[in-house]
Amino acid sequence: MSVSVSSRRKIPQTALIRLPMYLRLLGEVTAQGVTHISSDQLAELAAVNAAKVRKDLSYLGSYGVRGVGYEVAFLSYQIQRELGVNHEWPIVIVGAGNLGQALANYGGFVERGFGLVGVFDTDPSKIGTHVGGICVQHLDELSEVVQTRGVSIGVLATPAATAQEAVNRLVRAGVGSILNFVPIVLSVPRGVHISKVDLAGELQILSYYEQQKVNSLSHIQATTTSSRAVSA
Amino acid sequence: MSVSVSSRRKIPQTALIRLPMYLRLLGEVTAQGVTHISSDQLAELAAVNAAKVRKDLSYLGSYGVRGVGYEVAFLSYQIQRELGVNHEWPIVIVGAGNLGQALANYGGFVERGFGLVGVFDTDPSKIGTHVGGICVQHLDELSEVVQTRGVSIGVLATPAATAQEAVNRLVRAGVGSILNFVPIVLSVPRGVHISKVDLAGELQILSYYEQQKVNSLSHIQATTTSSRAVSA
DNA sequence: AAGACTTTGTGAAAACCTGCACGAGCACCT
DNA sequence: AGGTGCTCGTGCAGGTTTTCACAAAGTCTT
Repeated sequence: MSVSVSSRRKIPQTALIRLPMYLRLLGEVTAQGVTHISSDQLAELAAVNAAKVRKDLSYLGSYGVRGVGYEVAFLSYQIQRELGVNHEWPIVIVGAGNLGQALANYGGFVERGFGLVGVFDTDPSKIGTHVGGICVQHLDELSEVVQTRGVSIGVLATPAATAQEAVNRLVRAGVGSILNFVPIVLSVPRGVHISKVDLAGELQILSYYEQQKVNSLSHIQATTTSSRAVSA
Repeated sequence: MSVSVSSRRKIPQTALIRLPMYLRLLGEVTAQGVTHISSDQLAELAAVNAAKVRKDLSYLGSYGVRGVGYEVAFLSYQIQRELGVNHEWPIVIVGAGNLGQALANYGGFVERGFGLVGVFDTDPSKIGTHVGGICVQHLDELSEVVQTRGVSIGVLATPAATAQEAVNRLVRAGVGSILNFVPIVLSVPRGVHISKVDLAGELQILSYYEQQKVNSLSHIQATTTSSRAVSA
């Protein structure tokens, strides 16, 4: 009774993150004519541990067959269903600057089932221009578009100064999940999900690793050329 | 002796990810004239637990003062030094399609210390065009630019089909860290760091949460309107 | 100078995630 | 049918991350 048709368990965040990758890989092997795949093979493609693959997939249910593996088409369908990507989701983009325009033109969204139904900005010089096949509208129109098109996912790509206000409008309009490209911490009511992508932050993390390499090199040099400074 | 000037401890991945955020917040409060900040205040701004903030910062060293908090300017400097962002890093972008162009034009990179010194593609119609103030060059020129400009960080934004080959070239040219926007699993030699950003994947994760909401609503409806179907 | 107050840094507990190892189930061969 | 071989699903151990809680160390007031 308590086990309904869908989502019998809560999927851990860490496993959830890997599902889109598995789904993409399954699509690839399908294109190559593969009909069945083992956790070992999928793990190899995903560059992760095979036990992890099995555990991740077990959160969806027992869809594998012992001694055989997983049927690619069936597993794909189950992941799609769990992710909710077995049907198209309309999305809106708020902010038609550099990043907003690029995202609007980015084919990867449509390709994976996210149809752009609106691009919004407050800058009069941007309104009326076309990006990604969509006419940029004033932010005041957001609420109507969200409601008539049934939008529940929004992409935020405004300047930092106006981001929180834009989020407030998205939430008020009825959007329940937001993909945030603006490097600030947003506040949203309970129940609204935010996924953050900090592009410069990612580079800063990489820069840490590069700096480490530089440091360890100079450290080796220091210890080999002037070992006299070493105490005890 | 083993404790050199920099990076006395290895910073855990999870803590590392939060450092760019702290750094940005510290910059913001500095602009507001704040000179000292407590872990409680920083935690509030970052929307995380205060103990986590203190532990994260403790990996850098003991830079706080009990009863007082952290000196913003000093802490900023220490985080910058640890991340290696106290000096500018030259970066290159491979792939001048939609996403590559957008990233080239994106001001957020320069703003945080990453100077674009090259954009590369193999498409003859793109070569010679200007994006982000840079003239697009043929991928064959990559190695020379990387070496003469001392580039160690590359951004990958090619089509999926050519991404692995582009990575091979980046690595051969001497790039040590790669920010990957292409939704495929790359293989790189040991020591090369890869950070992945899967834009459509992020939306798919959000779609999961939205689907959950839909499911739980229909579940409530199902259990209230047709409880006859319930067994036992 | 002493006591009250604040806030750090960190040990320890709790929560969470990963990877191993193996029982269980299925296919195929003889 | 029984044996062999493969692969899933998962209990468990080990590791990592988060959170709590508090001693230590500072400021401020009187």
